[in-house]
Amino acid sequence: MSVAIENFVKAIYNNNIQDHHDTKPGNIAKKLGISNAAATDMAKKLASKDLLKYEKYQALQLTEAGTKMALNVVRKHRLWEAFLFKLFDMSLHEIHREAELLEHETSDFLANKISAYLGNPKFDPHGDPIPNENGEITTEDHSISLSNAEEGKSYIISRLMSDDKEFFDFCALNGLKYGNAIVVTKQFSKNKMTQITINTNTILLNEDFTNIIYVNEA
Amino acid sequence: MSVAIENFVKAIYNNNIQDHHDTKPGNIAKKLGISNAAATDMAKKLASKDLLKYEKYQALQLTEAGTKMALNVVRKHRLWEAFLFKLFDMSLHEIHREAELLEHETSDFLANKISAYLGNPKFDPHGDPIPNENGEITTEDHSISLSNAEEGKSYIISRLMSDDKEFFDFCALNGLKYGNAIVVTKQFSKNKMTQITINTNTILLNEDFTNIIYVNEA
DNA sequence: AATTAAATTTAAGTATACTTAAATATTTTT
DNA sequence: AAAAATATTTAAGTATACTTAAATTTAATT
Repeated sequence: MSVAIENFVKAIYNNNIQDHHDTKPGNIAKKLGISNAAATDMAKKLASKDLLKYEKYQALQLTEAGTKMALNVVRKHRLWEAFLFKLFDMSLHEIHREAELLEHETSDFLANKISAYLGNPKFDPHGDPIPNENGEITTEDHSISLSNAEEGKSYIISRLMSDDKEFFDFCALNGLKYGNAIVVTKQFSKNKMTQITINTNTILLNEDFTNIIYVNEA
Repeated sequence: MSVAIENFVKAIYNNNIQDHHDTKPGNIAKKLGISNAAATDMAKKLASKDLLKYEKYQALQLTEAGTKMALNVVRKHRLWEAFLFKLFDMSLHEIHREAELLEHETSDFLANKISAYLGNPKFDPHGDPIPNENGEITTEDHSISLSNAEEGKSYIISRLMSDDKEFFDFCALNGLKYGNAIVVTKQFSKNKMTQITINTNTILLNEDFTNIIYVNEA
């Protein structure tokens, strides 16, 4: 299957499973930087290959085969991120950028070698779970977004769900890192802002950030 | 530049520099598994991009820009081979197969990381020189093919120039490995066969093999 | 040197993955 | 509920990288 197809099913997977958006061609088009028309065309094509269900004007839904393909690509992406992060001195943004390319040219054979070398890790450096060889995510995720965290409680950062350089730069600058401890000192629910404390520093985060930073209770 | 273009200039480079063949579209077509017509089309296209010189019915010649592109791809290929060989338990054939895909999706940035991690090696596991960041091969190569080796002399294997699984299987089985010592016990020049001794074993090699096994005097 | 064989080139056509522009349907707003 | 805004789809067209078949040129053989 082509890079275009792999990226298409991956985008649907991420949109559906991760972002819980409603997955119409337009959303995918925006994510992939292609026209809506191209996304509709591709959706029809993939429906004919039984990778997704397509009905005019309705949301796209991956079939079992489509989900499996998406998870296979996601697995390779996250394994590369974990591998590059461990071996080289690369930032979260850099590992994402490289993984985005390598994921499509990685055989299952090589992916398994990388996984074994790393001791079959369950999470990548963003805290995202790494599917196993069969495309299964066995780790249960009880983490919640910072926007839903409770005032006064302590948490451990479990996921940084983004691919934006500026966000990662901000995180690096402020010690927002997978595994680090924070305290939610105030929830400004009306303004959708969250105040947290990390290493004696107090930071006020807006909705854009609290929606993509996930945490577990400490 | 596309994968097709990168593979095209790489094929010319290997044919020209390594195999010393006369590089007409047909040779390249055979290497790449495409039709002669496709190779002619591509040659014209790359000429318009100043990557090579094309004149009807004449041999193709890479320009400086074309050579640089080829060496950049070759660098990434050989770095991946060295890297995968060192880190994972993979055969010469397997590292070649994976490098063939990864080479096109590897940024210069990542190539430099891999190179630095390995201590900027000068050779890959086949004994092929790894071009530096500027596309230069600075190591002088005085090695000769086994077909030109002298009877009675001792040699060290310096290059195994192939991408054929069967050849590598044969090499692995018989201890023919980069860096290993051999003795040329007999040259059957009429039949273009060479007899060598390696680890007390005596092997008779035909022309196909003696042309792609390179050695240095011990 | 003429004939034959082989390689190269041209021409016409295909699949993939896009594009823009126009038509149509859906959603949102009033 | 109608109008306006937004999204989706259809239609037509493009670039890339191929294909096969026929024409042409070069190289090899006799």
